[in-house]
Amino acid sequence: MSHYLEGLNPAQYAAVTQTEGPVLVVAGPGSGKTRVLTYRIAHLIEKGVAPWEILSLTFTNKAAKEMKERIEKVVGEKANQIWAGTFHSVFGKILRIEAEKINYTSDFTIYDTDDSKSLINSIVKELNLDSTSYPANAVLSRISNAKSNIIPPAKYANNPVLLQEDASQKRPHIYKIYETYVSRCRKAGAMDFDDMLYLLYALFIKNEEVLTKYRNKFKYVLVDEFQDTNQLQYGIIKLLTYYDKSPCNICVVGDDAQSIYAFRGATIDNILDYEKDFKNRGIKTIKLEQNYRSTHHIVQAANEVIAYNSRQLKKDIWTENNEGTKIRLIRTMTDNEEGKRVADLILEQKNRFHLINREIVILYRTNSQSRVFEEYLRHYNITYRVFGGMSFYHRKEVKDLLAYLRLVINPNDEEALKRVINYPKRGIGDTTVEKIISLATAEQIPVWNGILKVEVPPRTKNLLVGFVEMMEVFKQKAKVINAYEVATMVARQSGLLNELKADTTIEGQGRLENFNSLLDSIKEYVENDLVETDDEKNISNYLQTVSLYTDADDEKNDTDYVSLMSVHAAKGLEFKSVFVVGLEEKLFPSFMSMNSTQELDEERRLFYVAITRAKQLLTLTYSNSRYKFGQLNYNDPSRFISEINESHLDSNVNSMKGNGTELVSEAFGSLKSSIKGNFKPIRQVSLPKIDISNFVPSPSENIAAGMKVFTLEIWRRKGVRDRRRKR
DNA sequence: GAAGTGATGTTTTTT
DNA sequence: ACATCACTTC
Repeated sequence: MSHYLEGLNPAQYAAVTQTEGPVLVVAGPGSGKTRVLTYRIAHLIEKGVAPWEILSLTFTNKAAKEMKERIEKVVGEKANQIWAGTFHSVFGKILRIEAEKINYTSDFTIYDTDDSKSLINSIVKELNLDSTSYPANAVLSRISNAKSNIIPPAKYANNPVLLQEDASQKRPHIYKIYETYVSRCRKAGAMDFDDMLYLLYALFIKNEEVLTKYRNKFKYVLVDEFQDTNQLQYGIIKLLTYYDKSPCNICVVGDDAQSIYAFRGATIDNILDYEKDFKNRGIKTIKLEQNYRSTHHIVQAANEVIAYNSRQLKKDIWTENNEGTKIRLIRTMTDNEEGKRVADLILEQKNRFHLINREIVILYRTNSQSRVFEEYLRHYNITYRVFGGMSFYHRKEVKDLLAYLRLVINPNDEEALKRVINYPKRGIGDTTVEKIISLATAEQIPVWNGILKVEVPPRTKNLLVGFVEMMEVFKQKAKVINAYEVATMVARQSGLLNELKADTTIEGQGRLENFNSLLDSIKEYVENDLVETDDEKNISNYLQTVSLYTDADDEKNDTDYVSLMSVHAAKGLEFKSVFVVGLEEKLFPSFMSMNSTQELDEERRLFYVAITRAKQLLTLTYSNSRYKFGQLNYNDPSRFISEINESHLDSNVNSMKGNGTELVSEAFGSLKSSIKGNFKPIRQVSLPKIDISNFVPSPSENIAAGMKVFTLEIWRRKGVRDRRRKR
């Protein structure tokens, strides 16, 4: 039976088979963590634990899906019955079941960040506060932090420390906004991301019966990426597993060195607390220290960098892998040139090392950096995919249709109403909408009912009646037809589709395409085998699922693309070749995080995560100058580069271009003084004359002596030359 | 109420 | 650079 136990090293074996009692697995990068987690679950099932008694929590849908697939390979179909998913999706599922116990319906809406911000803006306005001193971002992050630290509005309003902090930021009324925000969400039948954790926690505290039910249900609990959990998440986990006479079968896996969400309330204290909290239950700590992923140069560089951090669990990451190639350090004059160099290098690596696009990733600190790389990858006709940033589900055209659907099932959904009542334009203006919302808020009725109750001129009244009548048809139909049918009906009859079709600009066509692919994806959802019953195919269930989607979750297996993503998004992934770009002071580390050692340590951990994604090739780039807010800035190279021992670095190889053969030491010399005069950024616009992007490398074992091989040198000699043109 | 203009903030990271 | 938002004008 135990074939899956073979080939595990002693630490991994212990982590898989120590199924009883609390376990902490400290897992370094590339130490086979996912393997351990999946085998552990497989092992439990082999031992006779029912799959539905296992709760496995991860951070991303992608990780959850991957784990399920891997477990399925070992234990088969049963894997589908495991309660495995992200904190939000699993907790959302429980909240839907228990909804009426917290005065919600199981159809509750999930507000995304845009909805939350929009609501905050409305509230700031209603409270007659100055909108410039209360930016939605800042307010939301205060509210989010409060929730993550289990501080409800009433406590917030009485907390002198928080109030003092707000006062010193010249935002003394945040407590008031917080209070209003919470009551408005509740009234709208909506939860934001934090509520999905907070409300479950509150329910468990308040309702012992419910808590007991889930304590008994989940006999084995596993948590991945534990270093990124916040107080709330740990609180819920503890409620579920730590109680009188509980078996405490909980296993958390994490790496303090990879904690990168402190800004969001995650705290590595959770790992330390966990060891303390479960000490009297016989906690076992297992360290996975052997790295199977990366070459020696990369592992060593990572160790050297992270050593600069002060507070960390003691561990010693090592590898048996070979030395590998040195880490390549590339300096460019402009951010634009950085884009070109990286694209050039990608071409080179594809050819020289026979890499496919999927094995290559470009990692950056901020999503806005993706643009230049996209530009050059497009020039070279290299297929790429940008993760995060303006994700598919955040696009206006997508959100518009979803808002209609939300309003169809939840008449209280204020944010959805605001979005659709006058889009496409039907002559219902802001004043009218404001009247409706304030009426509904004052009288404590659903916004939907406010539409017909509000006092407006007859002309407006007619328009409102027209809107309500249209929506009523949708509502009635939604009860009998599936999500896809409703969506297509709404698309046509609301005028959304016509509005998009009327726009013949390039962007307009793109929007129409997005809109259609949303419809396609709803169709896919309805036709999916896992969604069987009619009930599951309805709009309400679709919306619950889609609200927690991010575009990293749309697996496009058939295409071979180079990935572009933020370092945060790369957590848990690995690639043969990794480019970490924009390694400059004030960018990475971010200027927002340079005020304290703690913040800098987090940036360093982020850098650690970035470089440990690489299996074989690691390229670091930085640029002397870069546009920020439309202004040209000069930054020094990131301190993190200098934290890597020079013996692992290679800045002297420039096979694509003859210029800039600088040594590392030189790179840290007088950078600024080397820039003189008024340099205009140069933009390369020419396309290579031979398209080698679709070049399919032959397996290297097929290459024999005497064969004629296609090399970059040949390609270049054929006369591909860059023409330079001023911007 | 719509459309156009100018000012202002925004860019850290995500479920 | 870009988007959003407040303000003006029609």
